[in-house]
Amino acid sequence: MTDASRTERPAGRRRPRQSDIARVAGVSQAAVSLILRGTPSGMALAKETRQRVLDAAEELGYVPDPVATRLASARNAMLGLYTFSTTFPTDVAHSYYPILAGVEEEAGAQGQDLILFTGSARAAARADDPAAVRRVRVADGCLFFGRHVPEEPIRRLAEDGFPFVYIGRRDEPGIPYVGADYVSASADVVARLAAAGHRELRYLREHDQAPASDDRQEGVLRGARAAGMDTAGLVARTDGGDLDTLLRRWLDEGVTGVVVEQTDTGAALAGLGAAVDRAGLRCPQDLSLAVLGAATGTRGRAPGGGAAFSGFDVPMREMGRDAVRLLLELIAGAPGGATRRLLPCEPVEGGTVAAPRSAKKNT
Amino acid sequence: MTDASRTERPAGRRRPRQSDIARVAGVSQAAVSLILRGTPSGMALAKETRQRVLDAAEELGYVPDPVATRLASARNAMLGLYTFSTTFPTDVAHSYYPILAGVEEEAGAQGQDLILFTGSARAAARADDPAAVRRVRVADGCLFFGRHVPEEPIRRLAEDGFPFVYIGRRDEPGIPYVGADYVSASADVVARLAAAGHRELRYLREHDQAPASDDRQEGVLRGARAAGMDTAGLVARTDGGDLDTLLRRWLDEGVTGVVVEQTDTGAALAGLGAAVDRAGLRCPQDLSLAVLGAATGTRGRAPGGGAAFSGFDVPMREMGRDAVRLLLELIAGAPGGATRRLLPCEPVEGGTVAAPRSAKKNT
DNA sequence: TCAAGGACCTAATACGTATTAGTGAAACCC
DNA sequence: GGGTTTCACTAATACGTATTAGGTCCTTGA
Repeated sequence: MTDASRTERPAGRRRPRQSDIARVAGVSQAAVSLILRGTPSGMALAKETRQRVLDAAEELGYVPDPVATRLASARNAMLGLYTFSTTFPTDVAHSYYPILAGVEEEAGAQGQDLILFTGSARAAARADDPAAVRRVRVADGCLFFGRHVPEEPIRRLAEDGFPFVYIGRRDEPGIPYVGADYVSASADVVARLAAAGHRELRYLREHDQAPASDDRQEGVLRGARAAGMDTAGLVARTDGGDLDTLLRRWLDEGVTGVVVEQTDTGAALAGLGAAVDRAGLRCPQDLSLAVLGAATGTRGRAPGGGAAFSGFDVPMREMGRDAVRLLLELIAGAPGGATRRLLPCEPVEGGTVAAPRSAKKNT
Repeated sequence: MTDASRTERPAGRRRPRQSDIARVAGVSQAAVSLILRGTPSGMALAKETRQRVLDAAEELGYVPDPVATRLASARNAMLGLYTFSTTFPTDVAHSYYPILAGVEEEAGAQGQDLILFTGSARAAARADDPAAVRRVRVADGCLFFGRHVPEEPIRRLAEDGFPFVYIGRRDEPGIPYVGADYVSASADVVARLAAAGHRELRYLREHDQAPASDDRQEGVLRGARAAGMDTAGLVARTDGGDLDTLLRRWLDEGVTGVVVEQTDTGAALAGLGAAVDRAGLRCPQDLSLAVLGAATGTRGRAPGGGAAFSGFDVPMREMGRDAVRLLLELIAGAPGGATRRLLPCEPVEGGTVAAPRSAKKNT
């Protein structure tokens, strides 16, 4: 029996399929499928038949072909991750990393595999073909991720009812996302500076345009107004010329605290930190420094000292996890909560904020 | 026309398939397939027809279903990555990371997407089901990665002719891999120690069993023999008891240099480093220390000082890239070179190896 | 005018599994 | 003993694409 069925295989060593089992066990392919899947109707079959099938499967070394399985059933237990940039950045300490870790962790816990669409993304970029984003349809749903994102192809996806979730807040209405509540967290940072006695602050943001940056700025302004500060001239951008000059001017203006945003590039913080160093200043003795959104533990020490930055942490890992959960809910067709979520940021005490040296009266 | 076909879609918002295009363009499904694939026979069709089909595909937002594609033929433009552990490790500085970066980089450059099989892997682990490795068949080929790997299911894949590549050397004959030449690199490290005047060395390896560890040991022994050293008692394992005691004994025995292997856990190096610190020793003044295989730039400073470890770097990024290249060759059916490759490791001068303090004569 | 040949396309089928509708036979009921 | 259930399966089809073997019509040449 064994030898017979073995030698029956073509020389090409085809892997056994259900129809092979069916032939050996003397039943139909459908019966094999039912029995092997252990469905109710499969369990209802005669015990004796079941055993014959199971034995045959064992003997032939049958393993279901996942491709055919996925074709026949609708789902494939795969979630897409489309990043609009390299998923594994060259810089190991890259601030995006914890998000990816969270995504993978939760996906793994839910038994979902992950498709990284870097290949498609690169091809799309090369060919300048926005339609290539459609390839994400191979997955059951997709996460989008990155500060700058082509909107048009994604609108198409939304129209088609394809489930997806952004990581990071989006302005476009109706698009599901999981982001961080930068507004509240940033306002809170300013409030803490005000509480420490600072009346003259400046905010330095990256020069690009992204919701995450806009939110921080919004929060800073809100916090400043709440503390009764003048918001005119509060905001500066990294493209506003030489940072050394800027810093000197601020000091002349009586500035005692600076708030900086921290993003994926880290340009603003790095630039300012260097300028502070060059000016021979120390934090928080000479100047208080708060950072909006450093990823937990991944970056930085303050200039002129080993203290951790004061500010807040972005809950990146949790964002990744929650995005996966939301996506799975959307795929199942039953979002359990809001489809647009903002997670709270953890305040970080740090060591770069203190009372201003000369508690001068404000103008 | 546009509106007609849009409203023509069922409420369920099915994704468009070739038969939809065929209906819109007034041709057969087969013609659609031929034209979209750009096969010779597809190109032979009338220009006018081709254009109609292409337009319809564009308008409907068609994307081929990779699962169906794979079932019908054998290509996906998707490569699997099966890691036997978390793909994104919690430890950001994890030594595997550069490999993943290399894999992603090359895959992206080749227009291939990446499937991370963590979900399946975890599910398989939970269910204790070794056959679940078969799920990797949804991809065109797969990279396997991790020190300890279930061999049986992978042998089955090999039997079935499924293309895959190990990252890391394997003992099993016939299995394609891309690894690092630890033997030569380790022998070279010992040679450099010998050239610096060391005659009495010890080698500390992890207590587990893995090809990568075996290779380093082999290289150390080879290097020691080449330098005319006694190899008896040269090798110690981390499970050989208390490292403080061990270190003291070594010093008593006149040991002037220690070689340590660095793996994913980093246990051996971390443990020894701590012991050296506790003993109040400094490298290289009191003891020369060489490390076999730190990943470039990701880890470590020597104990009692800021110097980089002497030893060699594992070309992880390049391993990842080369593994992708090899896998694509295997998928194409034409391996351009050897299917078992060892990449050279870059020697690192570092600052933890110097001439022994007391250049004592050897026994 | 008929056959040959080419241009253009279609019918049919394969890939391997899931699932539903249904079929034949036996058992049971009054 | 006619009807209804229940049992134990099977036939048929869907899933979406690839591929091969033609089929139809038109042109061309003799």
